[in-house]
Amino acid sequence: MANSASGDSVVDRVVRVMEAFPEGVTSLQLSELADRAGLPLSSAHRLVRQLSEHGLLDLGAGGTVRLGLRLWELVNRNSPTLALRQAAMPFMEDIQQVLNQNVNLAVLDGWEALFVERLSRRGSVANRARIAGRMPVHISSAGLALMSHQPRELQAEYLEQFADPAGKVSADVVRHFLAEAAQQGYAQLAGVVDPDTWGIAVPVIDAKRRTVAALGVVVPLAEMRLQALVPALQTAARGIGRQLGD
Amino acid sequence: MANSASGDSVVDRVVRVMEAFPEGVTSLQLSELADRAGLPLSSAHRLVRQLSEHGLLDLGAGGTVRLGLRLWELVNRNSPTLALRQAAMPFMEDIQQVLNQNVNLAVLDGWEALFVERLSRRGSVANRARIAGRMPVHISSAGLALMSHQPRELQAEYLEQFADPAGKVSADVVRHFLAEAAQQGYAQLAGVVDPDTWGIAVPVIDAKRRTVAALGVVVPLAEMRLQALVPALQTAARGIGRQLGD
DNA sequence: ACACGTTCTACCATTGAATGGAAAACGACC
DNA sequence: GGTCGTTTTCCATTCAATGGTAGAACGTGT
Repeated sequence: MANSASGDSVVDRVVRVMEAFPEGVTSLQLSELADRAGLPLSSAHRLVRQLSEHGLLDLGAGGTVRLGLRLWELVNRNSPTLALRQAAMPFMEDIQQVLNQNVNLAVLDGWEALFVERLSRRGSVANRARIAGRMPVHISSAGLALMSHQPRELQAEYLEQFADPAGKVSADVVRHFLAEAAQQGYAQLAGVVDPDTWGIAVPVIDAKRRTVAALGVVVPLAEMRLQALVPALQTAARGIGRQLGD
Repeated sequence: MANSASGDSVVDRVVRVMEAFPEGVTSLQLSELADRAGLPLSSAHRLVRQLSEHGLLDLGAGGTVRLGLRLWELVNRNSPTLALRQAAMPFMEDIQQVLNQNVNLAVLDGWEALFVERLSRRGSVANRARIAGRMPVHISSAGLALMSHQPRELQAEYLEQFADPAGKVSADVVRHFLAEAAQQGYAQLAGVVDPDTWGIAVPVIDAKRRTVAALGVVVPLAEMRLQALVPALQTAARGIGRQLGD
């Protein structure tokens, strides 16, 4: 028994502690946290105390552990998507005003689209919950728009390892979707999340011609009018791209 | 030379690395990061690599370090202010619709108000930059609203240590402001950030009668109409508070 | 009020993981 | 192609991290 019987470094453990919170859960009991992180209670306790001394975690009375305000602050001030979101916001508002639909912005992370910003339809209550949500590439228009504009090798690698857990889609179908999206300049997908909605997304391409994001809308099936939506999205996406120097 | 010549723990160093990014800076050179974090280059390199393997940081080609998408995701999904922001959003939208002013939501952290959510005036471009911004208690209406409703001991402790770096405000003046805010149920402050604007904020009180946030607006001096603003804010703040169970 | 179960906190001898200087690779710019 | 400022790898040294154990603080039911 010495430094880590389990053979993991301190950094590993810090990460495991921070990742131990299930989605949407903001507060955890110390013992449960130790359990979830797979750490001995005393080790978890020590780590949590250290982290909370720096404000990355918040160790309340009675062993209640939360993420620290300081961590939230730090991440929101220096977020890797900060420039993207700032550049995109005005254009997303334009789309929202003109089309009055749910607008969202996603980036590619692994084989998933990660939603980094979102505006709701006017009138409907703003739903922040879905921000920081993920969708597999092959069942989101944003994911398809992003992947269809990635370098050949990455697409090949993606298709190589592709497997649909639900078993409803084959790699060939996805290949077809990607080819179509690449050729058309936009991706569309009907009723995957909600059977009554369409998703349409276009790539956002920065000054260095890299596809850094996807701008999309989700519209009720009844209001689907590609001719109106796609040009608006493409125009906005170009506007965003122009602002992105890197 | 062994574990930390400088006498700090691994956790200390991890925190220093994450905090090394200056406000608004999303990307840092490895050597500069090492410098800012006060770490030997090889140690910084090792830490950054370990953290980036877990996605908390992102170590790009050429030693470019950013915060990781995964960290952003994690914090946004499990943020300690998640429930607060979700509860507040609809009411903040109402305020925005009815008053058409900049609306903001802040919590108390140390002796500062930390802004956790914000909606801009309709028409003006959404300014996300100020989210995660801080203002000292004594020069923000939100800060005064928050502090004026804290327990006696905390207020005493605050006034005890109070010192205005700018030297323009004395502890007695702040005491007066706090008393006034406590009695009136709202705090107002003219032209501190911008000389032509007023800030007005009211406390948000949860089901357990704790003051957990401040809801405020920033209005141009010309449009200042307390009679209209305060009741609207108070109504919204009560609505938010009612949703907060903890 | 008491006893029990649960969860948090503190302690401390043991030891292997963390450390950082030095040198090798890299890349950019004259 | 040589020089300088990086990043990256290597590896012997050693002290910080570890976690079992014990006790304190809750909370809960009887």
